[in-house]
Amino acid sequence: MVTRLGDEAAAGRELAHPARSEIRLEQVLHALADPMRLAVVRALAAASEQLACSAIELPVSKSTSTHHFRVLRESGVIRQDYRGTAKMTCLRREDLDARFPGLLDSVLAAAAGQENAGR
Amino acid sequence: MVTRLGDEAAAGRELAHPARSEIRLEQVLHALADPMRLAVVRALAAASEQLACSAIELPVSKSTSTHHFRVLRESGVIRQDYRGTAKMTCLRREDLDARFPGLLDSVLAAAAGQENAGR
DNA sequence: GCCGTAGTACGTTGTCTGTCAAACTACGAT
DNA sequence: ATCGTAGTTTGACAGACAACGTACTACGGC
Repeated sequence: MVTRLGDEAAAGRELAHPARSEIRLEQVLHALADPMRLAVVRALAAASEQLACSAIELPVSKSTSTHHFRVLRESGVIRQDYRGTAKMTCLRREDLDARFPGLLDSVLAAAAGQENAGR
Repeated sequence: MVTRLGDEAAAGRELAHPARSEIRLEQVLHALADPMRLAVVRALAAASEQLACSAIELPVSKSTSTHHFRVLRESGVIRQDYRGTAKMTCLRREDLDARFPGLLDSVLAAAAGQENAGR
């Protein structure tokens, strides 16, 4: 059957992101509460660059990865856009810092501290 | 049938709390991600005193309240102990600040900001 | 001793979440 | 045009979660 394209593609498949003022604290906390997603956020924070999805090794299947990236995007934690065949991902640092000052940094520090200090 | 008591009561029913070093970031974030529990934490932070469970009005049944308080306690966010017929509850500020510096404050500030600023 | 109040435990129900496999779409290179 | 690579979509499934009602336990006062 036909390509079923044309919905909103045309210029290259835009992805929906919440506006800065639409970001909800509960959703951000929920997004960060999953170990897999927290690992993604830590990797993005460490890189401070745009990364392809595939650049972040997750021990799960592709479809599960897609799911986690979607949760992060819809909660406003990351931004994604297509760049050719790859999908580039970056943290929405500015937006998060503006809306919830200090939150992201303290979570990242906490994650790092917890891992190093161990028990 | 018999009282079935005596397990660990005797001195007045102690409750299990995780040690400071046992507190896990993911569990804390998960505990705070629920609107009901976040409201409890905000109330406790505002009071900066011990409160009885019943002093925090939640629009849910008693058993659901018990559930939320247990999640908060088992994740290390609050401390509870019996005082006669009431169960007193307080935030574990020191422990949280020591383990995850700045986290609690930024979450509380974010919650307050989100509520005031609205959309 | 008996009752009321405060909270717990248990069993249930409906929803959400994390995971996967398999089939599919889109883009770039050959 | 064909192929491989990157990621999506769908459907399924098990486990977790929030909420409830009811029955229960514990403590303090009458």
